[in-house]
Amino acid sequence: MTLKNKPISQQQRHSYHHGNLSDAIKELAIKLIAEHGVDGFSIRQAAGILGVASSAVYRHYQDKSALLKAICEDGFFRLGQQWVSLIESGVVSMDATPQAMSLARFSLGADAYFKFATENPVVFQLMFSPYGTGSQDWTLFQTHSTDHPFAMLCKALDELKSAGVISEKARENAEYLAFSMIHGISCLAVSGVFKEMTRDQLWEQLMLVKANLISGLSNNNLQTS
Amino acid sequence: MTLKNKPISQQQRHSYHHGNLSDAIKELAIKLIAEHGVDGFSIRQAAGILGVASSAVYRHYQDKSALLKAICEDGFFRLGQQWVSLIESGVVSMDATPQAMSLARFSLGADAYFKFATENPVVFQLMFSPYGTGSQDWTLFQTHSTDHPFAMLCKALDELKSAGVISEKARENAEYLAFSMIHGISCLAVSGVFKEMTRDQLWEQLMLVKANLISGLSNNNLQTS
DNA sequence: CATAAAATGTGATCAATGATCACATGAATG
DNA sequence: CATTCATGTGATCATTGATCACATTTTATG
Repeated sequence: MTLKNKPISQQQRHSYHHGNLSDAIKELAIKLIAEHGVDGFSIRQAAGILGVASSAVYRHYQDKSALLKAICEDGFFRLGQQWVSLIESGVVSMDATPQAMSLARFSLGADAYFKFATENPVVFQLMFSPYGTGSQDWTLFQTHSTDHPFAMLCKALDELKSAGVISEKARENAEYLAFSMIHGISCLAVSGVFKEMTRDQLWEQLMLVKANLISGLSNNNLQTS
Repeated sequence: MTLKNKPISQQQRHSYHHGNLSDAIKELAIKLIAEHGVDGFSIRQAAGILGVASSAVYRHYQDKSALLKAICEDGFFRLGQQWVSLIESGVVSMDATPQAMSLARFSLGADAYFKFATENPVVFQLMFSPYGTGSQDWTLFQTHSTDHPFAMLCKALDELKSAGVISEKARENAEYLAFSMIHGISCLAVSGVFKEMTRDQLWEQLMLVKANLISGLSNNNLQTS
């Protein structure tokens, strides 16, 4: 369904060369994993659907886990992109105070994280799952370009400090505090815990988390407030 | 290593009947998954190590995913147990105020959750991973007995409200707020993000989360404080 | 433009795996 | 002791991941 909208993979035309197998297989993998789980996903089956021999896939990815890893890398990249774009597109009123600005930017960043997770549940879960090696490859998260989400979170917290919303003391180690909260609510949203909730109720939970985080950071550490 | 301490599986003695294959395979699976990942875990290999035909495993578990699910169920059960036992063993000073008591009990519960995650990283990740069906089986978490962790969290929050630490308004929806924070920090601890930290630094992060959560819950909603 | 080189896809093939089956063995029960 | 049920065996099958020599297409080069 999602696949048909994006004409990256010309599934019908059947020449010897597929044309974009590298991307098409990633797209299809996400779709199939959503249906049958990671274990249920088979390279052979996916290749069959794309009308291609399974061995062709190995021209693009050394391994099944390499394919999954590539999907994760795409995920981190897109997450970073959306974080930036949401922040840049969202801050409109230039007459706002620095406090309000930094708060808004922080809030929008968290929104981007949450939005990505809920809109790409399979990829998000894959990004933070031990899919092949037995432990997450957090280097994907840590060592990415300066656009990687964690660096952005730190930057947003720095802005909050500069604007005087949170104290210097509160700023220390706040990145892990903030990250665990944003990541935690995103995890729950992606899982089935909130399945009874409407989309609005879901976002309200995120608002609660953000409010609680900021409230704790600013109050608990004796700042202007 | 962990296996040899628990003599549940008598690996050396080789009679026709293993004696405790059902438990032994679960134990071994956790060990092997830690080494080679979920994908790298094979029932045949595990059975071979236990000196048993692979088909014997299917007498106890219908499926590979059934085995993994059983491991998760054990995990939820043990997590609930440890939550209770840590709370019951930890509250010693009976002359404490109700406020202090409820805070301590909440804190100990969070500690139990965090402790379980860090001491059983493989199981914890499995518990919250799509291991077979493509989406987590949160029914394991929701519909368990009254001893299940989420119910305990709600109970701890109720106590905080009764003791006047948090307001009635703050109590609303606080379970998901609190859970996402405790779960979030546990996720990060289990993953590789904190790998540079010592054990003490790790627990300090948890303290920050707990303090921020309580601070936010009590301050942000105009209560006695 | 022709042709070499690089990229991409094919089909056959191998070992390993998940799963099932009829059958074997042991333990428990009466 | 005999029966019954739980548990383990070995053979077997389809599927999968992965590799290989070979085929085809695209791209670069003279």
